[in-house]
Amino acid sequence: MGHRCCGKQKVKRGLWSPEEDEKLIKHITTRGHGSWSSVPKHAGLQRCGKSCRLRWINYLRPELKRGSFTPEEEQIIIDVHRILGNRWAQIAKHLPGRTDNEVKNFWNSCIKKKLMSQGLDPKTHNLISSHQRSSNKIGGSIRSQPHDQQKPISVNFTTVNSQKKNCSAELNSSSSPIVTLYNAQQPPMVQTMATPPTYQYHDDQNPNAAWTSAKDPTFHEPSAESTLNISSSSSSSSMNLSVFGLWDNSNCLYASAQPIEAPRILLEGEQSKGSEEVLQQEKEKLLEMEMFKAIDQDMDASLMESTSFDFSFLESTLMSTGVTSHDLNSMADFAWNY
DNA sequence: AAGTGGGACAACCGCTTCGCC
DNA sequence: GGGCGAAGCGGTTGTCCCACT
Repeated sequence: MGHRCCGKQKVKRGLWSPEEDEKLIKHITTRGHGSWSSVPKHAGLQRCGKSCRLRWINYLRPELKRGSFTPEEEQIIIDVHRILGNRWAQIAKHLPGRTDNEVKNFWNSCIKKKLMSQGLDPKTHNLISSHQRSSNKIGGSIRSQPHDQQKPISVNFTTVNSQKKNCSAELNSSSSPIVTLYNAQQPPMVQTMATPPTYQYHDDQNPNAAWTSAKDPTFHEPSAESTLNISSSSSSSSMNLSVFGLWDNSNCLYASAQPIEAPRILLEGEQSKGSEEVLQQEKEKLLEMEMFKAIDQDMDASLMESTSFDFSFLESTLMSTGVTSHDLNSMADFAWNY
């Protein structure tokens, strides 16, 4: 039987034997893989090159980390997945020693179920509607919300003011309680940070515990240094977002303080031409460039304190530079979805 | 002990992207 | 710019193992 990917006869399929692994390792460590299509021939394997590549990448590479995922890794996967969706290769880049296949399998077999058990849609990370919940088997600390679109925030309270290294997932087996937070103050539009948002929280491991209101523990008053500096006369109209605390509302995820190329603010006359498309592209660019850096870096508590995204200022600035309300919605979407 | 269902993980398939000519 | 092969990627399927009946 031939192999569809290469059309060659006598190509073995299925699980790899230890002998095959040994041949592949020996070949690649001594000669490198070069062109994968030539590897089977040179290594003396009856496999197609694609299969060899996959076996090496997913299983045989020496730098691979074996064993189960740590709570920290799990949290990273959840955080990045919220931003990027099912882009497993991108997610895996933030987990040294893990492969996209591994991340994907872990998501499908474990994290997905945990999120669903918390009443969260694993695709959107949003609260599953009551109708959807009723048709799924979901465990119990979900509370109906005043705004359907409100974004639920699952947070391990011990992580709120701590470094990333302490931000563990511990979705089901945590020694510290997981609480599910809901923004009780703002609809999911532009959220100005002039006043601290409040949340209602509930100890998921204590069904008898009352729902409690609290200010967002991640909130910081805007500082003078955190004002947004936009040169509206600049033809590139790029702005330095280094002062932004790009705020991930699950685990105090902040972007780095390094200067970055920010989304372009459209100037008058520009907005009619595919403005949403441009914004979307810039949004993706920004996320690719910076959001993931932030995940990989240890988060500096002092940085957290000095940064907060001043959306009211941004709003007024956008208005003054000719951005339409349509564009603003995009920015609001940007702010709340990431 | 045998059958079965489900979870975890490995591997495959097909499409897209990239690089070269 | 188009064609082609290689590599990359995400969805899906296959296989193994184990708990349960």
